[in-house]
Amino acid sequence: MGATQIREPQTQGRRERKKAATRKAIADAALRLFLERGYDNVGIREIADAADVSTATLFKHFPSKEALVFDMDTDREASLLDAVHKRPKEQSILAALRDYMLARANISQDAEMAQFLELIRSTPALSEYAHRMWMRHEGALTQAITEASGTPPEDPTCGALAHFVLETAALARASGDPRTAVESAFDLLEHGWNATGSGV
Amino acid sequence: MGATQIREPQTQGRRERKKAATRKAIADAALRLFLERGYDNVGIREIADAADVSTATLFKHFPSKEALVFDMDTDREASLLDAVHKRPKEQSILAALRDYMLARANISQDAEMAQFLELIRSTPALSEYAHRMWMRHEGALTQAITEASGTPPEDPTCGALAHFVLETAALARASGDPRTAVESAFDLLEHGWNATGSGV
DNA sequence: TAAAAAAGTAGATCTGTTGCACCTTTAGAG
DNA sequence: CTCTAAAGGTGCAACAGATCTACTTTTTTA
Repeated sequence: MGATQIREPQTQGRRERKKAATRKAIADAALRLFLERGYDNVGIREIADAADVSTATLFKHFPSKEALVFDMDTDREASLLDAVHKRPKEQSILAALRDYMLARANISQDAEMAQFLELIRSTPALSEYAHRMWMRHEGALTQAITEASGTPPEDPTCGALAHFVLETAALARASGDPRTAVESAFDLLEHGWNATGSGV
Repeated sequence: MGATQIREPQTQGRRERKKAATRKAIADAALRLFLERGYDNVGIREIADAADVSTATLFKHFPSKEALVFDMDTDREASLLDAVHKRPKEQSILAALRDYMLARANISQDAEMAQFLELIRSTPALSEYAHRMWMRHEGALTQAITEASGTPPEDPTCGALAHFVLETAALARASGDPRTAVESAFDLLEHGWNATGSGV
């Protein structure tokens, strides 16, 4: 660990490293304070102070207070589309999406993750923001389903299906038993209400 | 008309009439200004001034700026539930709800109504608020469907169906052709994706 | 007719967010 | 290696929606 060290090929310049550090300092301070005292009881100015930056800087890194909480997971969209495109040959689109949504509903294992999810669940502003972000993938999923199923692009059915599939996340969140909620929703989407026995 | 007039049985006291008048003055001023200059270009203080009240009074009548626009239609929920409960004997629940949603998608006829809807459509804050209000009926619709279909209350399928049915409003709004969008969505809910021909 | 309850007011204040003018650090061209 | 332009950051004022406080007026009702 001497003084001089061979400069390995750096992933980024000093500038970008510092920028990332600032960003992380802000997000970390925000999350810590939110978990300690609750989202609504922490002000922007406090977070900026705790991270030792100005509020102007804070808002250059994050577009809103809600965004402070969602600093990760840049490519959920890619994994969602992969679920459709890279599914096993014999698996149907809906079966693949069902598996994907079920897997999503299961990540509450980790203790840290659990309190993070609880923060979101118990803060309406954060739940709504998360849902809005999630629904942004509607267009991309519609396209993926359209292609994978060979449906003509002007048929609105794929758009409806994509919308409903993404909305199962809301059903899971609202339900006491997310797993069963997702299963029922997908059963409904696959076979239709007319197949549920109650012919009404 | 003369000076003295027999006091007919009044629907409400002077107090409540005045209160209603104030409320109407605020809502009218707000809507007029919003239509003239756009939702985001009109401030709360301006509206209060135009209605000749204080901002404190304004917020005693309406909980938020968005709420100023939605001053009518207190019982959309009742008509929604009626669509299920009072449907013709031989009509299925989903057929009744389909008709209801199709009727909803058609009210753009009136010229005044049209610019009102255009105001909402072109203002994200208002679209989201409207959608949130609309989705508040999810619980009630779930219950109505559960009862009308005789499904056991713990089965989450009815909740999923109610959610999806209400969400067809979002699909209609987003689509260039609301009628067709609603039809496709309901076809999907009735018969399932597996019945759409593409067995994928 | 007195007192309780409701509606309204002015104005300060809080909170998220933006704009402005300015300074400091870094990257890159010459 | 230096000079410059751009990017990151700052401090502060300001804005808009929303809330709070203390106070006045009006209406109801006992």
